Amino acid sequence: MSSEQRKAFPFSEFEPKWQGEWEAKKAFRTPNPGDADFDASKPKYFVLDMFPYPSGNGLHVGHPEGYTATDIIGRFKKMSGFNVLHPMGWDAFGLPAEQYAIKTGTHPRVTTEANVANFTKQLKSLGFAYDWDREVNTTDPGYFKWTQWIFLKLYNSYVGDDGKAHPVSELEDQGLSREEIDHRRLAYVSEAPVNWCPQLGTVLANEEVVDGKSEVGGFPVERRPMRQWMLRITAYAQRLIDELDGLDWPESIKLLQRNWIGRSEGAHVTFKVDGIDETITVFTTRPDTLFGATYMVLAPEHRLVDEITTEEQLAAVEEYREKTARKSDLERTELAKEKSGVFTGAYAINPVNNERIPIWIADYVLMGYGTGAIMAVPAHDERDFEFAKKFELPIKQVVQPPEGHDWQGYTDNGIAVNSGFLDGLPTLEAKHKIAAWLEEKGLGKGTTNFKLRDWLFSRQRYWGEPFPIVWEDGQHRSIPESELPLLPPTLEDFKPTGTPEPPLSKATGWVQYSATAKRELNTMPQWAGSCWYYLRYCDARNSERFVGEAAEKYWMGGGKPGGVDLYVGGTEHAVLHLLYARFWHKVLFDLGYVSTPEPFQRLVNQGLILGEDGQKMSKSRGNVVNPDDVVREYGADALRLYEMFMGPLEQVKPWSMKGVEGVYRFLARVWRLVMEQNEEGSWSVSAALQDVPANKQLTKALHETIKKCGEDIEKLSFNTAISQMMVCTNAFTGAEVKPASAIVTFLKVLSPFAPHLAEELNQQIRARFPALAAPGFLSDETWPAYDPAALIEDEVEVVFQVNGKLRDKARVPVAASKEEIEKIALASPRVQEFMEGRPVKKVIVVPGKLVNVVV
RNA sequence: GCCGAUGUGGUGAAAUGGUAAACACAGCGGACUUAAAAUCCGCUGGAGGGCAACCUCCUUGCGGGUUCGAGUCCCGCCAUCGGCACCA
Repeated sequence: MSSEQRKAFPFSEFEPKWQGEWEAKKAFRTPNPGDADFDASKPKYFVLDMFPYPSGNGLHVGHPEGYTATDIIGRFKKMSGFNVLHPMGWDAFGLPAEQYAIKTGTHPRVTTEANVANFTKQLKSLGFAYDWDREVNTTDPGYFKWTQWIFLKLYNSYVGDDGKAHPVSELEDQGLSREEIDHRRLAYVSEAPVNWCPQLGTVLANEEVVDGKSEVGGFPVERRPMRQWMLRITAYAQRLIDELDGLDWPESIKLLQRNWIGRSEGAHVTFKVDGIDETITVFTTRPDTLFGATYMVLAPEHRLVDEITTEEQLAAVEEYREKTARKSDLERTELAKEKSGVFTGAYAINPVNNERIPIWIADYVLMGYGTGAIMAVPAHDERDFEFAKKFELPIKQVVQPPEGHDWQGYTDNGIAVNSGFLDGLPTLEAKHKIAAWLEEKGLGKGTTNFKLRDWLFSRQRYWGEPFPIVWEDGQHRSIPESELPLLPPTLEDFKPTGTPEPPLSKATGWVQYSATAKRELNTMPQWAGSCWYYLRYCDARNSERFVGEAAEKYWMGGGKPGGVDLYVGGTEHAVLHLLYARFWHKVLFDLGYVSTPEPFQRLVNQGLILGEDGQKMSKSRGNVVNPDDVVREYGADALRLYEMFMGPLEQVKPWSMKGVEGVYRFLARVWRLVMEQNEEGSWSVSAALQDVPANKQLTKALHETIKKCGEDIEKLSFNTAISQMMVCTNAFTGAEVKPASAIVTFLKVLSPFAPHLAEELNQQIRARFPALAAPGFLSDETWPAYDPAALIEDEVEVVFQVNGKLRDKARVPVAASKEEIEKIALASPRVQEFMEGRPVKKVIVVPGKLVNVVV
């Protein structure tokens, strides 16, 4: 109790109280279309946070940053007459729980449940207005049933000539063979080389490999060919670029995605191999430089290497190929500074001039991009230039750069030279002409290439969604939807097998689907569950469908490309999660299951919160701030308010406990506007609080605050909204008599930010002035309207400048005309002094603002 | 190397092309108190001048430009952070 007395206001009593009230009365339950209390006349607002992975460490202060922002928006929109969908859930599959299981034998489900319970308790202690009835958990069979169901949709779909997903049954109707169909599925099996990490005992996606090491743990990663499930995201590459246009996302994030997808326009050109009946097709973005191709390079893995290598070069080529195959990605990039390669002994014929050019292999050409073969134009490509210098290959100029540039290694546009019929043409025209020429001769054609690769979708793990697939006679097939959800087997031993064989192989009974069929042993990656969770929120308890049609139409509709009105989360998901979710959404859209082409209309990335030392928070630095401690010391409202007051939401900013104290003091000042303490230390409604109208000055402060806070919340400029509330509070603090109804209005404005304090004070005021306070929750009140008339003053201060420098100010009537103001300004002794008798050249008058006299 | 973001007091920051530094933090001074904490009131970008109320000059990473007027717009640099990195 003694520590209670040190508190400036009794937040530790009323915060849990209001959390209990909200929960008991389901204050933030959001009815769905079809529910008895659903009001279809209201517009909808779907505000979403990136749901957390419930780790064993609990919340860190970064979580409540975005969550508070969305909570303020959600509460504000609710008060502004919207049906607000503001849910929370758990992205709970994933490696940490599994690794913990390996260490301790505790089942991941047990760990996950405990962590979810802890996170829930923590989030509830912050007073977020979630509709907990819509909570989702990716590891819940009722949820992943539908993740598996969506996988089956991908498995049973292909992309047609119209660029849209269609059921593969259409291909069956067209009489395509089983094999042909398998080649077109959006979920398909591939033998491609993958990133195998021996320590983790799993294959990783390219995105999970950083600098040749695993993102988790930093273990070395090798390349090895393995049978994997892939998702054909590349079929959507163009749409994933194009359909960014209609979204309200930061341009920098759109750019990040566009670059990741990496569209580039160019041409395929086919070269004959000299002496044998083979051709090699290359992809180039600079077909205009074809005359400058002095050699050709194949990726070491290119299938034609065996065919074309001459006897004399065989040994060298074999050695080089083995060396590259052994190299990890890390080594391959590390050695990138120094080019390497081997001559195959073969020559290709340049189709434009019939020149014989040597064919090399080199690991700077990647098998996974384009055709895995390039024509090398060393004069106008940096990499080819480097390679040619190292191996003393000829360098031939075919582009004339503008004055002042060396042609050697010049890669920009210029004028074609030494290029036969292209000579004299600027690069762009030369590209068109050569493309037409190639097409006419049947030697090539214009093509578009993407950097984006198909999505490696299988993992050799236990704690993930099992694939609803079985294998029989070397062929895969889906299990019937009626068998979903397919639960993972119960395992005692979670250790990786140490071979690429997934841990599910240990569940021998589970594996055996029938006498002749075995289950797929891979599981889905963590991304799977987060690809569609926002849809499940719309109708989280539906057991008939992944989301009910009416609910999806209402919450995801609204006439914009994206369904979620606001999505807040960290930049770390700028590419992968957002790209994957967009891809799945488009497939579901094409198949008619959702009503918008995009999932997220408006995206905002919150900035990282650093430690007090300005460094990234980490256990090893000892600068981690635990939100539970802040709540205990200063209360949930202070934490919420501080996180928003620190600075712009998008910005990276350091934590400051002093700053928390600052907003805490502000909240205490608000408390004392209403409450006073007697000598025993107990609080009661202050005698200064009276049922009187606010004077003109307070009314103005209040209405300015209503206006600015409303506008700032829409802009997510919470820091400036809070400073305006501070200004308003300071004005009220200075008043002898506190007008009760004005304070109630102020509390409504404060309530989205500091909901506990606002509700408590409203209740206290209601006890004294029943007619003035809100009868129920402030969150059920309407956001106050401001009176523009209250903002207008009779007089405004006008600044007088001479030659742009501030020289004097005066208060003038608002209604004063330009001429009147100018007259007052010119009459000012200070203005005259600085005019020094020089003649007036020009006078600029901005009514209500300033006068600038130019002499 | 390429792409993007950021750069304003001692600190976090604020400013539709129109009074730079609102609002806070820290600091200093005062009131209350036996005292301290808490609270309340005031001062607080830099340099110079004046007994004083005040006054002058300078100041938004650096250098140019547009404009009556630039933290804000344009051009060129520098620094920090983030992303990508042989993608032909």
